[in-house]
Amino acid sequence: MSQEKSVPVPVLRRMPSYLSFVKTLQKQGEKYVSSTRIAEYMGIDSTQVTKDLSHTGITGKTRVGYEVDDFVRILEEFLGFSRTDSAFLVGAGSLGSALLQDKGLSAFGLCIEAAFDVDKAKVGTRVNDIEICHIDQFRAMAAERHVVIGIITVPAEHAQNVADLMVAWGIRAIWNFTPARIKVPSHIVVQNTTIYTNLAILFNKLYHPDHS
Amino acid sequence: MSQEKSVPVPVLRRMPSYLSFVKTLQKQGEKYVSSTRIAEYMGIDSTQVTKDLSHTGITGKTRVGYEVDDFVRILEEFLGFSRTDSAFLVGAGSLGSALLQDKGLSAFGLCIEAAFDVDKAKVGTRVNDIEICHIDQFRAMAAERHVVIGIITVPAEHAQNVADLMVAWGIRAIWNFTPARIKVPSHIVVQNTTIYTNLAILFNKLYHPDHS
DNA sequence: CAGTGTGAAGTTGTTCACAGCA
DNA sequence: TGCTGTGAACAACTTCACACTG
Repeated sequence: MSQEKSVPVPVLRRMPSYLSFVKTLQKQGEKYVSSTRIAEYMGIDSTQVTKDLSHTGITGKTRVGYEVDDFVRILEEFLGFSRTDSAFLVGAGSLGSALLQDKGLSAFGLCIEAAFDVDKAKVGTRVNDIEICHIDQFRAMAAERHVVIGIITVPAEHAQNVADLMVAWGIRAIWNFTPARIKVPSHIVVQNTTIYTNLAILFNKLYHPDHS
Repeated sequence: MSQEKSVPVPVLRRMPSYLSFVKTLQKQGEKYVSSTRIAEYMGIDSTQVTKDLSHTGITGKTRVGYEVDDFVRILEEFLGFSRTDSAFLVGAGSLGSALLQDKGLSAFGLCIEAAFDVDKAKVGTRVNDIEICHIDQFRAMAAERHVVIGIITVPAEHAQNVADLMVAWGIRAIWNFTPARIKVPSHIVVQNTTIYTNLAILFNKLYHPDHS
């Protein structure tokens, strides 16, 4: 059942939490984990967990569950966290700096090689040992390094310009943290991530509660 | 059609982008926007846009579209961005600091009143004019201010402790930025936001492309 | 016509029911 | 009995089709 057809996005959204949970069990020295237990932790149905896991090809022992070490290894592999991809980040503002400082990203297979900004005051400084360069250097630096992912953390109104620059150089995927939607050729992978959407969902649950 | 029943989450995810787009049109002085145009910008079906908007109760003129000013006002109201809620943030690490520095949050109706941390070195300092206090002060400060939302940006292994503290005080909603799932009473609203899930989705699109 | 608005059809994702196993 | 794994029933979301309007 190793995945051939595309994995539903809702499934991919849940998997990192499964992994996070099982990793804590691993640290506590546990050997096995059942879908029932993961489901309880997540507050969802246990069959959903097994269905989700079937996409990864992991196979569990009946009556005991999944082996914790296998689980971690297979999920990290499946989610792409075990390989390491290089990335460039454009926009070293507060969010950009936070990403540069975040130790977690490298653990999840993303290595930010360099950052770019237009602000001359920032150029030349380092954040978490990552050099901040002027945006004009982007093309030259991109050409000499093997980088597949571009991260956009500039203000929304400049997102398209930055995206165009990345596409022109030949990046394969863009992680866009602005609320603006960018237009790129169809072979480029785009992932939009905006925390404000989560704020909207939170407000909705808080102020328009459904009758359940 | 002003909304009575619960709004689907996928709809809420799209709306902030609609709003962002129409606001840029507003700045450019445009008077009307059609669902077709929004759909084109988003890369989705135009009927989906009109269906989504029907939840808000906004009404458009046939043949011309929606009035831009109305659109912005109604969507901000609907998404809860026009009112302002107070929040406390716990965990002034890199992500926490980025949120404290983010000017966008106040524009979207969230005012972070104070931040908390265990690190004595940070206590007493200010980020973006927001005071960082020791976590032991949380109860006392929470009691004297009217705060409904708690933001968790601590390492995953402490998320549950912080959540318990917030619940004990009487917070109504928790915005959890850790990959850990927290257990809280059912009347508490929880919104989980982890950027790593987006990374997993991006990797999947990049390395397990579907056949479309 | 180019647009809104909506019920019906189609698709996708979730939950149920049960077979199989140790 | 407690758990995996899967086909079938169900619910949620999206797309289609079309009535309507200036």
